Amino acid sequence: MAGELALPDGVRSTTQRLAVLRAVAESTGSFTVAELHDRARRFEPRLGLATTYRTVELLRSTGGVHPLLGEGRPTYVRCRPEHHHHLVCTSCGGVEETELCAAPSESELQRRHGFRPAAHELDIYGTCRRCA
Amino acid sequence: MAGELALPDGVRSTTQRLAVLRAVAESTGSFTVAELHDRARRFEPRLGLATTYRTVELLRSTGGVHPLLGEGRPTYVRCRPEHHHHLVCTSCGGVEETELCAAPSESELQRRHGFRPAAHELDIYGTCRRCA
DNA sequence: ATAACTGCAAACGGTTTGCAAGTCT
DNA sequence: AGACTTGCAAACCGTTTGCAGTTAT
Repeated sequence: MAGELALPDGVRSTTQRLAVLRAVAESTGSFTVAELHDRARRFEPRLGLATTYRTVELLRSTGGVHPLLGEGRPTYVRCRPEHHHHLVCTSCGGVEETELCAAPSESELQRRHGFRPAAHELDIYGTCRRCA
Repeated sequence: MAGELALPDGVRSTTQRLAVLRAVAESTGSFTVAELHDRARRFEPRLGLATTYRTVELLRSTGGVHPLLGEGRPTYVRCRPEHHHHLVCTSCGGVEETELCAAPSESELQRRHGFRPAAHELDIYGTCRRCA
């Protein structure tokens, strides 16, 4: 599968970045940068917070993580390269991915609004199976 | 039409809050709190920035404004109570509303994910008519 | 060898908060 | 009158940045 969670081309592979990568890879829900930093430190205790910020930005630029619309502090979720959307549980904070999608078609957006869509973001908020 | 842009019940109607309300009402696209503050000051020059923050939070709690997924600083858009989504122009920053929506059905989410949706958020990014 | 990367700590900037004064009901 | 609201300015806190030392290539 092309495009699995990885660093952008041309950047160096360091233990710090790999630690952040592992922490993202094992994440099951949404996380803040600080939380990610804490978890990544289990792999690389000397990891600095600034480096975590810098790495998150790297991953965001390649689509490896994705910012969520948050009430409070900015949160992220791991983001697989396939097209998908997020099911955000408002009870436990967990995030599932789903490939279900039915966004308005490009032709309809063109016809109705003269708008040419490039990307879209669908987050569904509700209650997950466990919290039901 | 019930639920036009308004303050929550029980809070006092002050010139400051009305000024912020007017600034939101006349907004045509996305805005940051600081921008909103500048515009609201045209109606109430003595308006403090902290009050603008407090009022935006009030409006957010009632759905009168809606935070957008931003790269940079947090931005908001005015949000009418009817169901709708946003067409965000990545060129000029303008935001249109659209009633076009085709989110996954509740039954399909239940069946496939055991997820009970309460709300969803669809923002479409692309190029608007004028910027095309 | 050398350009990229990191940790540290300071700087930054947006947001929140405490409080005394003012205002709506 | 009394509770709510405001402006101000300080405090707060998440994020960014400069820089000297370190590391991947």
